[in-house]
Order: sequence, then structure tokens, then C-alpha cells
Amino acid sequence: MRGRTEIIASVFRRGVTGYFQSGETLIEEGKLSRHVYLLRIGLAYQSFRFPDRRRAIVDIFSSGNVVGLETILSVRASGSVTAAGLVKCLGLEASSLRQLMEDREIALSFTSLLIEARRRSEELAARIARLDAPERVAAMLIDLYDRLRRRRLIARSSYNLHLTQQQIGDHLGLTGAHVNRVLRWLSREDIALVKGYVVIIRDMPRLRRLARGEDVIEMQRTKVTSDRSLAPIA
Amino acid sequence: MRGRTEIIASVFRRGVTGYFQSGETLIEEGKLSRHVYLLRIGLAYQSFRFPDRRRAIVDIFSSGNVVGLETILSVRASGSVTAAGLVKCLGLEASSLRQLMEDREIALSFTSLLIEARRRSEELAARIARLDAPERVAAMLIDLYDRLRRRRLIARSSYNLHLTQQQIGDHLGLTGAHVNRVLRWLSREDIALVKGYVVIIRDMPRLRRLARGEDVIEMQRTKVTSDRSLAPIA
DNA sequence: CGGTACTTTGAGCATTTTCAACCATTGTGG
DNA sequence: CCACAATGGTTGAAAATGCTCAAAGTACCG
Repeated sequence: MRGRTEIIASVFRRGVTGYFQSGETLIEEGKLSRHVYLLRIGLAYQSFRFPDRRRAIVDIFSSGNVVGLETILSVRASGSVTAAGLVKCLGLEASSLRQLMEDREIALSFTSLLIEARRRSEELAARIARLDAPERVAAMLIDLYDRLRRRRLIARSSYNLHLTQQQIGDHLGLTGAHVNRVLRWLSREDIALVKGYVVIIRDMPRLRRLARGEDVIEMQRTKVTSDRSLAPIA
Repeated sequence: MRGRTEIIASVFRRGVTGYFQSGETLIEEGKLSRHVYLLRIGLAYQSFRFPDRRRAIVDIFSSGNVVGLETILSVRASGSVTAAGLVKCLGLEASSLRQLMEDREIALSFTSLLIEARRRSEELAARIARLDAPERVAAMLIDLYDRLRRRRLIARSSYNLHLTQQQIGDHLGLTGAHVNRVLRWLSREDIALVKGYVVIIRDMPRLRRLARGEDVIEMQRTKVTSDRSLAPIA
């Protein structure tokens, strides 16, 4: 019996290859998408926008992820999906997908993707709700790492992450400026380096502890050293 | 052709009625649930717990919602589901549900529930990420109101919400203490009253604007002016 | 009546935001 | 090859929002 990934791949084999430049929109908020996409190369993110320009990025898609699942049932998109960096994907007409859903095996595969996507956004909500900034950033880095790793898209502890610090902030509920400070700190502590859209994880165990909220952190300003007189007795 | 709600209801008609007391667990995190539930009366919430006792409530279920959807595919529960207040529900064996999923119409109805649940958690993540405390509370109150209203479970702008302030905080990424302050403020401003597990919405338009982040707010301490003297104009 | 669970409130503090300036890199047209 | 614009990164100081801790207050229950 074929695995889910295989089934999805075979379904999209009937689709058409498409490319999106960085910043281009795959799916528009509130509209009924005409296609469903299977990402082959690159990243895309799903975002909501509030009336006053605040933005939240509620999901990040990487190779192997399917974008526009709600189209299966002719449901309007809950947010825009935008390419982060160059994206190569396979696109399928929503109508032909709906036909393919007649096949029970295919239908179950897509259901499985939905369950997974739901879990991702639940975990995101939990992290934003209860982790502090360094923990959130760590959780994101680890999460992406694990997802790419599981699909055998990376071998070592380094990968490509085409997101600006502002976009990372919108994903984690932080400002771009603060994301920057956290990244500097991770770098100073030699936990992880994020530079020019490349992530290098240097201390995986520590990053994982951070991501799980198991590590007590103090993102001290560097200059704390000489504060004054007696060092605080921890 | 029957609507989704009807189909779901008819599926659960084969199920067994069950009751859960406040605080009892319907589904345990990480385990494979033996049942799927359709809530008939009461509220339940799904929560994640971090190693150090921090907790996040990532979804709230009310009458008509289905709990344990991931069981359809024998996927482990992503979080515990707990009854908030007395819950009456219909329970179905996971195995028999999987059989019923052979029926295309039924399968699509459950897919639709999954899409809805995913959207809920995406919106939750977006709110926690980008709205401030009063806006988040407003969004939650409006969201629950709309959901209950749509199912014709309430007529006026008042409903039952059996959650402690701590639980609301865990849902919105706030502390119980701060939720309290926000609720006091909403009450002072005569926007909404939340008291003893009952919500009364007094100024729906303003609450809605708040929930959408369209309203500039200043949650000033009351005593900026003179303490007593002038009676608050109810 | 004591016990338990939840709410309310204050004071001080921590984290994160805001605002603003400046720097670095890249691509473009002259 | 250089100037320039554009985008994104880096940093500081001040301010704000929300948190922690702690102490009462309330309500209900047996």
C-alpha cells in the first residue's frame, strides 16, 4: 500500500508546474482559489491582515506541503498565501481535485494533510501564547528543521529560510526589531546563526530545550558585566 | 440534500450519550482516543501543556462541535480535551466512525469540520500574535457569541461561558490577573459584563470594533480622576 | 465553620514595543 | 565603475503593556 506522500505526489502529477516570484500571491484572502498547489521548491506563508496593517503569518509551507486545502470543499481562503523566495510548485484545478476526492484513498490522504495543518496552527497558537521571544524563535527554527529533515530535504543542521525578520516577527507575534535582538543573542550564545536567509544550528540540544520552554533564559544586554559592585547571587 | 450539521447529527445518532463533569478529560494528550464526541450541551477546551506547567488552550468547543477529529485517521491527540462545566455529548467508537467514513457524504462533512477547526486555530494564532489584551478578550467574546448564535443556541446578547479567568488567560496568552483587569475595564466601559460564567454583551458594535482591532483603546486606571464623588454613570 | 476555588487589586518589575537613526547589501541606470 | 534607491538589518533610549508576587475578598460546599 502506498504512503500518503506518494499518493499526494501522484495526484499532482496530473497538475501543471508553476513558478512564483518572491512576494507573489498564490492564494488571495477571502477568494475562492481556482487551484490547489503542491510545493516542490521554496517557502510560502499564509497570512491574515488586520484593518490597521497589522499582519499575522499563521502558517509556513515548505516543499511537500499542500496549499489551498480548503478549496477541496469550495471554502473561501482564510488568508492569503504568498511566496517567500522563489517557489516552484504543481498546480491542480480545484474542480479536478474534487473529482479525485471520490477516490477514498486520495480523500484520506488529504484529510491527513488537514489534520497536520490544524495541528501546526494549534501548536503555533500555543507557542505564541505561552513562550517568550527567544523560546518562540527557537521553536520556529526547530520546527522548520524537523519538518525539512523528515522529508529528507536537508542533511546537516543548516537550511534555507527565506523570510525577513519582519516576517518572522509577524509569524511569532513579535516586532522585527525584537526578532533581530533575539537572533543576535542566539548568535552570541552560539546556539544558532540566522544570516542572509540561511539558518545554521550550532547547539541543537540547547535550541531544543529552549523551544520546549525547558531552559531558563536571560537574554542579558551584553554590557551587564560591570553593572555595579556585587554580582547578584543566583 | 442534507446539510452538514444534519449529516453529522445523524452519524452520531448511533452513538451513546455520555456526561462529563467539569474538569474531566474527554481526550488525553498523546493518546489514541477510543471515541469521537459530538458535544450537545456545555463547553470543552483543548489544551497543550509545557514542561514547566505553562498551559495553552488552543481551541474551545461548544454544542455542535466534534471533538477528537484526528481519531478518524488514528492520529494521536495533539492535546487534552477537558470539560469546562458539565458536558453532555454523544460518543462514537473510533472504529465505527472509520467505517462510516466510507460514505462519501459523511467523509466530506467531517472534512468540512476539520477545515473549520483549522481556521479557528489559525485565527486564534493571529489574534494572540497581533492584538493586545482588550482586543483579544473582545475577539474571544465575539467569536463565541457568533458561533453560538449561528447554531441558534442563544437569542439575545448573553450566553454562558464556563471558564475561569485563568483558563481565559491560557486561551488568549495572558495571565489570569490581567484577564481580570481587562474584564473590569470592559465592565466599567459598559462594553460587556463577564461575571460568574455568564457573558452579557452591552455594546455590540464597540465590542466588534475592538475585536477587529479597529478601535484605539486606552485601558486607563479608573482613579486618574477623583476617586469617589462622581458616581459612575451607568 | 472551615475549606477550596476563584476573583480582585496593588506595587514593582520585566519584556517587548516604539521610534528613530544609522548601516549594509544589492541591483539599476548613467 | 559609481551614485543612488530600495530593501532589510542593527541598535539605543524611552515608553508601554502585561507579568509577578502577594494579600485580601467572595462564594460556594459539605
